[in-house]
Amino acid sequence: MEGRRITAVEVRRRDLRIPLPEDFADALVGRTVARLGRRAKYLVFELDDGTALLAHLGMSGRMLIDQPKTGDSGVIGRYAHATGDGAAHEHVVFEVGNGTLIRFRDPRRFGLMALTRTEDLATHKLLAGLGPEPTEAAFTGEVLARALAGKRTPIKAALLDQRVVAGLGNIYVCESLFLAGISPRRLAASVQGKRAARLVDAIHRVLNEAIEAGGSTLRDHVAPDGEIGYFQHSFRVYDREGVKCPGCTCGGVVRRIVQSGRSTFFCPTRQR
DNA sequence: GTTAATACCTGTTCGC
DNA sequence: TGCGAACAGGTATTAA
Repeated sequence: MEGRRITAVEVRRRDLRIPLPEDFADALVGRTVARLGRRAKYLVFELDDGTALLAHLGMSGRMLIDQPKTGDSGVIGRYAHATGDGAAHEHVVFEVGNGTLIRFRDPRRFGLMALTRTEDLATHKLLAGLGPEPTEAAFTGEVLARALAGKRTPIKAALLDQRVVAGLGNIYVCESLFLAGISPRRLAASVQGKRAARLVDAIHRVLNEAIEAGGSTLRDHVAPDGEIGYFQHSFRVYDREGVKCPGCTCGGVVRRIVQSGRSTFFCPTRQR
């Protein structure tokens, strides 16, 4: 993607979670992608003129890369629509040279795209205030413990708060708390010291396993083109209500409760 | 200031 | 078979 020039942009609907501006396509066409990065759950495309494109996939969003056999450009109008039944939810299509298309597909439209300046990324309202990246070495037990100190909310809710740690979703929080043996109902402020270190280790392990497996795809997100992740086959507790505490001799059974309107799966015996 | 609840959206699943 | 309700997710907004 880096080094690719954006030769065309087709906006099919602007009313994503944040409406796309009128000049969205004009701001991108002709620009070259200087750097492709990520911050929390956002993809960050830095362009050669100082423009930055932020993209969030929400829960059902995907970026599909489509490399047609023909090598010509100007292909969007000719066959970008002829790509199966998921195309109805392709809200933005980018052409990046040689006829390669990048399709932003998001059936539930929880995703978003936004334009800003590269020098303003750190202070952009979507990125400012985000907590540390859980995959980076700087994310230690001490750092997490400090972020949780004084928080009078369940640890489950605290980990979903992107200001505490950036990039964890409901599934990975459930899995991490299970591995760490920490109850999702425990007061966040009480996760300190060795307990916080154990939780950081668990988060690292869960994320690494998920990345190696190619990510997760929920049962109701499976797309007809078959490009799905496989981490869901490795869920220990998520969506496993009623099964015996996995890989454990505690004798407990996975339970489902609702916290902050979200499902939490955990073993009440193992997780304290 | 902090925490909790709600709205947004739509495909899938479940129960009647 | 067909219908409606419930559910799933992340985050901004509103309420407490």
